[in-house]
Amino acid sequence: MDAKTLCLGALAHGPASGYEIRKMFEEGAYAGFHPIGFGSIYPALTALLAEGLVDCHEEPQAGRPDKKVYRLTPQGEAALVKTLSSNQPAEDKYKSDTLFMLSLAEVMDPARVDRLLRDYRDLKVNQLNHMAECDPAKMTTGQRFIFGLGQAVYSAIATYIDNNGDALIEALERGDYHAPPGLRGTSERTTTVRKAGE
Amino acid sequence: MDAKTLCLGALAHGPASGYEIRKMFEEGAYAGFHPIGFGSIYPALTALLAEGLVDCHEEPQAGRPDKKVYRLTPQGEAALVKTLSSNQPAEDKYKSDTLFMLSLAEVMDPARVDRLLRDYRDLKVNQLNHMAECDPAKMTTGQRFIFGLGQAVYSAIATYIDNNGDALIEALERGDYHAPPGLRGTSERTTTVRKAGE
DNA sequence: CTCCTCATGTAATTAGTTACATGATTTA
DNA sequence: TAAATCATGTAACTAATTACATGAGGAG
Repeated sequence: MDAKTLCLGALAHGPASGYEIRKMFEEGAYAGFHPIGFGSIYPALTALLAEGLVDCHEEPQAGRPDKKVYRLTPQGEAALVKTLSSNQPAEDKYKSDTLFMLSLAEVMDPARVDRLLRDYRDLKVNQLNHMAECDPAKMTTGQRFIFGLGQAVYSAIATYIDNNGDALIEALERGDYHAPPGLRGTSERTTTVRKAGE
Repeated sequence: MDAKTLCLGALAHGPASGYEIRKMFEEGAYAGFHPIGFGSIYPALTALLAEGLVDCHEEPQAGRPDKKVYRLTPQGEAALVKTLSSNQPAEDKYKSDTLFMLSLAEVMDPARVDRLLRDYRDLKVNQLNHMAECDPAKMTTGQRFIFGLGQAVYSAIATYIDNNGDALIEALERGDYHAPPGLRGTSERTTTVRKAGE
């Protein structure tokens, strides 16, 4: 989904500045499931303005740049509705460095794996705590639905780590595991516990 | 995480061709949590070969290009171990067009939302069914751990939709919702049910 | 007879990220 | 006094995606 459509969608919830749109994607209604930065938002907003899909009025502010508040035009609304009604969504894309690293747990020091795992769990729990402070009554029906889905996913991850994390670390510490067959132990892995019987 | 490290990690599970590495990321051990295509893999493998982190032997094949089987060199193993041990992982990035669209459910026809929701659920259930056919005994300990985490996440999504999807569609059909305030009904939304009392 | 799998690779396009540039106010 | 928040925007760089180019064999 391109930055322009994302901005259009954000503006459907009311007029906003580029700065505010980014906050929505970072901690607000869209938190977590569609990252987008300034470098994408500002050019998108400029393009949208040139196409007449949004309008903009500047609010002068003391000591900082004018706040540019963008708002959907009727054409912008139509474009959003059309995109949502006819475009088939691309498949979800999930990128996780942590999970990739964890899948190679045997290659790392168990203490390192433990750290990675704890940090990952804490991140998800923090997200959950942050979400608990949001008031679903202030959301639209659609937002509330995906908000609940996000909570379900984060809880599932935290619970899974709580239930299975210790067993992973213990297996690693005991050296009781299948090592990846592509590694033949020729590198300087001074901290890696070897499998019993090697 | 760059394509080179991803390839190094894949090769830790044994020698493989570019084609096979892609399969691992698409349906194998790394399925779902780190998409990567040919356009990233082949150049990465070429660079890795030039750096001496992998070696390669060509297997001639009838009627198709020679299969180039890459394998980690001791330097490649060392590079992988170093990256995994010292690099701090980037935050997870999740991009979901479907979830973004669903958050604007009020802007769409309820039948369209229903379709989107069903397709999304089916995709996750299919993933789950596909995963059920994999044998965890053939995986390394790390792979098995993240495999289980993936299952937990997909189940959580499917269950959430099973439990809450119908209520969303019904609310939409009844017109019983908070519409996004940025939309003022000026576009040609012929199919959208209006909120009672408007 | 068409589509999918196998199999590699380059080139062009597109998009996203990061760094730079500026600067006042508030909070710790 | 350092860091975070508010506030915008451009330029450079990096990376990913898509299309192109080739082609046999097997399944439906």
